[in-house]
Amino acid sequence: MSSPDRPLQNPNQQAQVFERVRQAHQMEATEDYVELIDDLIRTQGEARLVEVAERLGISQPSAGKTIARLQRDGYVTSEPYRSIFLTDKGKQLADSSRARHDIVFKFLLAIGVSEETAKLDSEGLEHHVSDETLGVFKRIIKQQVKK
Amino acid sequence: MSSPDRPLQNPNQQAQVFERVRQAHQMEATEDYVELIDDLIRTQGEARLVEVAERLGISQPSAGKTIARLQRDGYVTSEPYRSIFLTDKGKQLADSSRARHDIVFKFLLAIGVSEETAKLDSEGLEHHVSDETLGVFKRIIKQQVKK
DNA sequence: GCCAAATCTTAGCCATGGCTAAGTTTATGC
DNA sequence: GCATAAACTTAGCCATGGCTAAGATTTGGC
Repeated sequence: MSSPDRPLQNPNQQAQVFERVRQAHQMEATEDYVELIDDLIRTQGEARLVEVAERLGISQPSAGKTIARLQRDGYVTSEPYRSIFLTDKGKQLADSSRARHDIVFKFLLAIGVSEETAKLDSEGLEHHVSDETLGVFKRIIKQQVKK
Repeated sequence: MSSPDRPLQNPNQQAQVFERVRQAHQMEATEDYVELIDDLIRTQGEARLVEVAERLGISQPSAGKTIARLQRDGYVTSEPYRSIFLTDKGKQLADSSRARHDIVFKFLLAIGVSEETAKLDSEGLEHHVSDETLGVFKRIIKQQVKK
């Protein structure tokens, strides 16, 4: 019933793999927030905390706490009771996150995943795709378009 | 310079996407641990805390704390100063995680990602791939083998 | 222009998952 | 079989990211 054995790799190598995943996790919330804030600014003219919280499906105080961290780390600016703005650093991250997200989403569609599932999965996957893999995704999207 | 606008989706829908990612995150550590513990038992006969910690690249107390949580939640058993065992529930999760991990890894290889990158990326991606997408991955692996 | 509603902040709680330092138990080597 | 080394636990720290309850500010309607 069990799968075939796989030999254990070098402990240090394996540790580096997990270390990389932990670092990706640290950036996840940041990327999700700036991407969402950017979307809101584009389509609604401004990003209000109430809207960020609603779209993330969390409470306003939770969203506010993370926004404070983003401000501390230089991704956004905002004054009390005002809307949220992206810094240059935040805008850059939003742009690259969005691009990455779009590629993953389109790739999933290209290989035959349904639109609904592609939307769900791309949100989780986008933070863990390396540049190399992203390049392969891009190539496959292009091939698909040609057909 | 900016990407094209994408229309905002329904707030509630979007919230559900993020909710799903948060739930996946909750399972990630659990899956990584049981998968690793299973690997250690298979190849070394037992899983010692010192080895789990080393391979995850974290301190022994940190690993120990999570093992305690896994025990509380019924995935593993272990007595003080003894090695770690999987419960049936833990073994089942390890098996399905391993299978999922293998499919993601082989899929990346099949589409042309390097072995090194496939190893890195599959560790981050495995927790966020839906059953539907996994099915598509499997199909593509099979097609590749045929060629 | 004032009152109510909406928005935002503050305070304080919890779980997870990292860490170090120090103590306990088990295993090992001589 | 005893001293030392290795493995493990305990205690206590921190950051993140959830929550609720309650207070402050801003906005909007009349």
